[in-house]
Amino acid sequence: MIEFKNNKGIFQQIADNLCERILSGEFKPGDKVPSVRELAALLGVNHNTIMRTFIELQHANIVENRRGIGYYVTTTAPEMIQQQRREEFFKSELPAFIQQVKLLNISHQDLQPLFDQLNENQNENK
Amino acid sequence: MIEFKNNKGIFQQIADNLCERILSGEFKPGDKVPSVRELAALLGVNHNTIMRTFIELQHANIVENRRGIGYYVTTTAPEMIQQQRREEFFKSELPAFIQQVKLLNISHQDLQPLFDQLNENQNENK
Amino acid sequence: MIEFKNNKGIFQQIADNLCERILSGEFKPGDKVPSVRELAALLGVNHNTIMRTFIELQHANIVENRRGIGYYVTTTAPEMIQQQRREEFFKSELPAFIQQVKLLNISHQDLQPLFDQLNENQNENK
Amino acid sequence: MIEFKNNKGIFQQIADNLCERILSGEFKPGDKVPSVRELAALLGVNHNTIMRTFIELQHANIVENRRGIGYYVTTTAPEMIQQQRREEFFKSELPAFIQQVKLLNISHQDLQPLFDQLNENQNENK
DNA sequence: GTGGTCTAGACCACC
DNA sequence: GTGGTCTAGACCACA
Repeated sequence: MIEFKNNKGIFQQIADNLCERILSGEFKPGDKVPSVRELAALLGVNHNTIMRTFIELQHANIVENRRGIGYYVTTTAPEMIQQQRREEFFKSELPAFIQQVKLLNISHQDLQPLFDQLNENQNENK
Repeated sequence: MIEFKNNKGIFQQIADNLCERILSGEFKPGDKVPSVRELAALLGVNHNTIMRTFIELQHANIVENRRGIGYYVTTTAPEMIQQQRREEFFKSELPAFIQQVKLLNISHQDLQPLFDQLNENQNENK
Repeated sequence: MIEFKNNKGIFQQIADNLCERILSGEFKPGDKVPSVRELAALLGVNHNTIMRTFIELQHANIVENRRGIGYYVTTTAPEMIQQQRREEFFKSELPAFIQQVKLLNISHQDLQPLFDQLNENQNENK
Repeated sequence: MIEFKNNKGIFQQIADNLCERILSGEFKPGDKVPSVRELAALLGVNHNTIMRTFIELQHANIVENRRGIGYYVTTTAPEMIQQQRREEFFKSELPAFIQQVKLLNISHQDLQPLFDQLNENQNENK
């Protein structure tokens, strides 16, 4: 069960939850996700809200629709989710972090653990 | 007026708000801050909650107490607030950021704007 | 069992008692101290009073918290207790002693046993 | 009105209170102090307790008895009180202070303010 | 009027 | 089960 918070749209929160479950492997590429009515009843929200969720996920190439049957996880869903999160990261988290670094006058040395992680990432990609 | 959110303690949010107002210059070092019961009434919370706020701020050397008179902003308050925020940054924000960098497999180049800011900080300190 | 006196807060007396028991070795660094509600029941005080005790001890780096598990004696607890007592000494006991010396017009020679002790302390540190 | 505490005898506390009032000038040398019955009624204690107080004060040459009339403050009372307090100081306060200095491993330099006071005392006596 | 402490009891989140 | 927070209300000391 999801507990809905105030600061984000409910449809967005449901989408995030589905993405989480896809990344965790609960729904694999090719799997059918629960139907609109099913989810609406389970979460106690209007079915239009679920539709909005699926439309967003479809735009992001995370689910695809088979007319009259239901929504299915795309084969590229995990990568698409990852990519979307990267976009979110560059659009909002990174600027916020930079803002903090600026305000607190953080120095190069202070971020050593961050650089260690970056180097690890780079080695993985080799 | 402060809108109390769910994720942080009310007493903490009030403390944060007071720190903000000290940094903004609304309360200057040496100023008396509103009395415990005054704040409690104004914010519609229990006086014990305000006490908890002041105990925390006192431990952080941001306010000091004159018994029977009230709480006063310390001369070092702005620096102490800055210092506390740095601690918070290294204890919580930085690790969360590193976690994201790891999960999203962010590379060195992706963080160019961050490095630009770091270099600016360094130049200011010269 | 602690007998609560009038001049100090109960929460402070409980804190002092715990420090005593840490110094005596009853609670060693890394040990778990009794839970908030256990202590409250044992001492017949409200659990909020024990919480206040632990908040103070935590600020003094004498215990640390593991959420949902309990409070644990820090590895540095004995030194922190010693250090805190020194602070207390300089803040309150020494001024009171000086006040007495002044009122009673005590002379240099009268304090010979004190100087002997000071010299012993100095030799230990060599 | 005196509030009786638990750790000292009541007669002692009454004696301390009378000494305080003599030092403060409320009762001057040669003055008559309130009668046994009067004090007993005022303080709500047994007159034997007051008698015990006066016997102690008489032993200390702070009051003297004129048979059938009452107790009077001696001409030397202030000095005697001062002297008694010095005795108390050397018997109990100084040893306790030395004990603390030992436990906390206080150094010579730490007590600078004390030495300053001692030098002041010495100059007054010149 | 100021702060300070304590209680009783509720409700939450985490494990 | 653990800690953590908040409320309502009482009572105290100090000024």
